[in-house]
Amino acid sequence: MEKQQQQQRRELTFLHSGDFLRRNSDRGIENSIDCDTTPIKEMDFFSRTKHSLEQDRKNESSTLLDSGVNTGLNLLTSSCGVSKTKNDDKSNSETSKLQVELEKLHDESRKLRSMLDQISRSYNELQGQLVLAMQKQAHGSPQEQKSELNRMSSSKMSAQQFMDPRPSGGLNVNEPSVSDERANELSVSPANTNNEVISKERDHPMLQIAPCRQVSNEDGGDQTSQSWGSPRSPKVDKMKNEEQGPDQVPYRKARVSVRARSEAPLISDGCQWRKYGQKMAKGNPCPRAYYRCTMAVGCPVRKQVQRCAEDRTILITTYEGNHNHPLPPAATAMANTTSAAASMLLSGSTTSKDTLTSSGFFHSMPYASTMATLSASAPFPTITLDLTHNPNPMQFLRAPHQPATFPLPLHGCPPHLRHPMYAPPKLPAMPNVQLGQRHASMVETVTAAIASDPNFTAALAAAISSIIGTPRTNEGDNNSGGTNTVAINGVVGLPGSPQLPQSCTTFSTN
DNA sequence: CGCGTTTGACCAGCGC
DNA sequence: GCGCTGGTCAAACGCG
Repeated sequence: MEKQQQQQRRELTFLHSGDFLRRNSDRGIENSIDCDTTPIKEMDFFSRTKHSLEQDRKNESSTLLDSGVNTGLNLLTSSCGVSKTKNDDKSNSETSKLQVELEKLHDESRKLRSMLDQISRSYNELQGQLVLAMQKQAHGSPQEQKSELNRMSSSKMSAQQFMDPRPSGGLNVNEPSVSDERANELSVSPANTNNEVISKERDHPMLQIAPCRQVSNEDGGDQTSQSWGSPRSPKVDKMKNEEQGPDQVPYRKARVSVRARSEAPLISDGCQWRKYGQKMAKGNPCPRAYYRCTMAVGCPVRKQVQRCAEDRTILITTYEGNHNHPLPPAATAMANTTSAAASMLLSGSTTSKDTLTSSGFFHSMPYASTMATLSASAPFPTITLDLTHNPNPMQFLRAPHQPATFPLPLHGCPPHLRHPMYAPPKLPAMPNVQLGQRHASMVETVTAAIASDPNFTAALAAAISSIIGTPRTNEGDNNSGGTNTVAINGVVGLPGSPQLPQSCTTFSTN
């Protein structure tokens, strides 16, 4: 356990240092010769591939050759009357077969390396475009900003596509009004040039973050199906999981939860909701209300609203599902932004929650404010955005151009939304915005914060990477039953995904 | 009268 | 198998 924590801290440090990209991209060129000098003992797949394969080949060859002097074998062959030369031929042919096989593996590892290199380059390009765009935005006219915003949102789309485990194109097919717009954006997106590469990468088993099945047809196409815990849904999900076959990761839904101080019984998030139930939840004197989106017939998005038991001024809103309809402007920004966070969570959700929630993982972080939590507790992984805490203001005093530390698309998300670093006087420190005040800018603020805080993204990335890098274990081994939460410094998400089966909507206050 | 809310019943999953 | 809990349904009700 302690060892695991140490390993995770190392990973975090490594990711945070920005070495991740550099090393991987360098490795593609230099064939990873410097592994001995590495201060951090991270797993170097390709390095191992090269060196170990050769080593393995030698070992195997020697083993095979040694097999020729295996006394037991010799005794047997002599006693059976089989000639030794025949046996040697056999082992020789086996050796050559193995060598051929090793050659193939070698080629494969080379291909993988080049693919990784390509991804790294694409990511770097994208990041460069982001920085440029943000700089332009900081100095540009409103119109320029707007066009930049469009451009950036298309970049973000690319990023989302990269993250989005579902087949590309699936999401908008049933949503003409939005898809057309997005298609246009994509067509002019500079980042779109990466899409082809990205989609190719996604096909690769190593790079497939979460090969979730495209279930969201039910969001757009089959609108009658229920999401999130409907009495029918478990069966449906189960059936679908069975259909996926053993290779496919079971589909899981992510939730995005928002904690905010509000006297109002409900936060208005730009969508229309209809209450369909209310229930007393265990351990909370306040009832939990259930709402579903009524902006479109059959929209599968639901939300739960409940007051915090400890502090009843805190309103907890939990979203799940994708809108299958265009969102009003007030709802789109946050929806897009948070879909990234939620999809990232989904991507990581395919692996053990134990890894995600290893205690103390993020506690080594020097920033204390808990702005967001990842909760992988069953049945759904949840990202919680806590807008009730004071953030550490130092978070926003760091250099804006810190190198990205992990090639995850969260970086690609919403820098167009007035990065705090570029417009400091206008913006509050962070989501410490009191509800009811300047809620129009809050969406932007939160969004910008998500994008701007490299520490948060690094932390989240590290969390996800640790999940992805860890084989799935039996769920509930270490954290059975409890709420497993990892504190992350920064903000993750708000509900929001017009595309992904996990979250939705924007967030503002009444 | 139409629409949204309320509320008790029902169902499924899960733990013991 | 039973009870608990979370989530949803749908009839009853209220309001404009």
